Amino acid sequence: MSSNDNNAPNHFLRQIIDADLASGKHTKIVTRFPPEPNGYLHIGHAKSICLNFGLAQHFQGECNLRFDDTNPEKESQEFIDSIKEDIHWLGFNWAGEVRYASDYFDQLYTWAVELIENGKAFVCHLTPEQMREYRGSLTEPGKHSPYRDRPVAESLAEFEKMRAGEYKEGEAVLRAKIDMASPNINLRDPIIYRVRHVHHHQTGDKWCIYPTYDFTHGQSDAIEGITHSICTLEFEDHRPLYEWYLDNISAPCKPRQYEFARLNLNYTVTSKRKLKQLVDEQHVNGWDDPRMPTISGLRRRGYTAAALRDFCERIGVTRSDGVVDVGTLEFSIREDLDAKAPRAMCVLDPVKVVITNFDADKVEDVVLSNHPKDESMGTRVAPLTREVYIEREDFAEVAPKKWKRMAPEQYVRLRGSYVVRCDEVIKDEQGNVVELRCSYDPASAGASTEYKVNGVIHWVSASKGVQCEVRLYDRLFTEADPEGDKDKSFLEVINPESLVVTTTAWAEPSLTQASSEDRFQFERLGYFVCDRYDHSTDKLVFNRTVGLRDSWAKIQQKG
RNA sequence: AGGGGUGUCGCCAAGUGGUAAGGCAACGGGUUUUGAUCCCGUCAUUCGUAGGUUCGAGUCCUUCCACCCCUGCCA
Repeated sequence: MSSNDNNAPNHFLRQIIDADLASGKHTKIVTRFPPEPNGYLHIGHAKSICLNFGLAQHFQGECNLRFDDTNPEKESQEFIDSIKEDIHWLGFNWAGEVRYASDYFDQLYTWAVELIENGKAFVCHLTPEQMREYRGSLTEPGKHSPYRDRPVAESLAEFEKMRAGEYKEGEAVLRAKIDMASPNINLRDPIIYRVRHVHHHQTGDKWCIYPTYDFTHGQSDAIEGITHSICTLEFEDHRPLYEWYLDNISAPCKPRQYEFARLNLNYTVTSKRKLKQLVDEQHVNGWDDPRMPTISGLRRRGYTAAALRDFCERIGVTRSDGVVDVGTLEFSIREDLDAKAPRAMCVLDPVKVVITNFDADKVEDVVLSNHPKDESMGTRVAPLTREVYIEREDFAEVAPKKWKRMAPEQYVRLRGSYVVRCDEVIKDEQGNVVELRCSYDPASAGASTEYKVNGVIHWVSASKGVQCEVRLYDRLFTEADPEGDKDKSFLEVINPESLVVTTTAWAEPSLTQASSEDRFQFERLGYFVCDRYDHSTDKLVFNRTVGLRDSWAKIQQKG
């Protein structure tokens, strides 16, 4: 799967596991990927998936998929299904059945009772506002809840009442008795269970109290025998609590938590809240909109799983925050597609070319190789006819310096075919070029010429080609850091041209054979994929994954 | 003096006391019937800062600075 696994850098987690295996602390490692099913997976999750599943693969261990489903009102089956699909699509398989933290609710309840019985937890009736006041601040210690020293039997009874549904939400919580003066706020008598009168997507109406993340995660890891529990940096302050719970209940084993820096990508947002907002407010067309950094969005955009895995390997795993340039992601997909995508020709903004010395009813089969370096990808036929379309921007009435395309009286080669010369430019009343009249050199096919040929341009037969829809995607935001301006919402820097659709593009006829999710390089333009849902033989729909590197654009910029 | 982290090229990132890997980007040049790909070359006398230890410091000690995370009955 990750074929270049051996080239992967030996980051700190690999070193830790190496040492744990060498010392005999573990004989086999078990990791887990623990998403909450409250949204779609994004590129940041891909990093975590590649890390957790990749580590398991590398060390011949196992990786579980466990849904962290302790907050049912925000979660749903739709998200569970999409997450499972995305992980498989990325190329990974979890060990055994899918797990749910909710599978462990009975055990968690028992452990909560155990804590109460040992005088280490109590039921508290402070209101949320009071709770905040009692918690203190970053610089001041908190103070004890008046319920903190109630008798064990009383807390036991109250906890049972919570479970039985005798309290409304907010009226009672179970709290651990740790240290209200701790500089680590997570240790100031944290909440273990809260009342939630909501239906749970897995457990139905069995429970009306739900454990918090902190009381669930470490214990779930222990139940599953996770050896290395890997999470992101913001959970570092939770590690003492993770360990406190494991130390104060009868846990079957004691997993260790390790943190790494989450992925940040410029020109994109990866907060679930913001992605949800983009979807809910319809700034994009759903979670899998090709402009979304979700795994399903990237997939629909035309990214391959291999490219995503390669990207995750390239960026490394460390504990320092950083922002990765999207250019790195684009490099990964270009590299993969350059090798794998068959070439084809498509004209996005057509202008008609009439080859005046080419017979009107003649159709010449031009054989083109599907890949310039990989003969195994075979050849295809593109019909050449008297009238063809070329890209409007491949013609200039007045050729700028270094111009390598069509211009009056200049020679240019039609890719894979003849050299043509532009003899006449026909315009409408507004001065727009509507037709170019050219003549071709019958001796120029597959041969060099004695005269100077400007360059090579792509073309599509006007009579044999097919009209198609092309969706030109660009980055969703115009700012490298969409969240960087405190006075400006990220919504204000959405790129108005992040999606430009054309329905008047012309594709070479071989493209009618293409199926959903087939990828191509449209020569001289970029990489395109047949839309996963909207493409059909009757209506070709291509999404631009990424453009080709464009050195001409750079030359132009420099003037 | 609240606690916890992090600082190595424009961006990622190796480096684990012996004299700064690699990738992306950028910039030159070559090949090319894709201004693509590919190939060649250039790109940190210096590792946030200031001191100190040492024959020798990005690596050890101290100072200061910058940035990130933490006051949900979210995860």
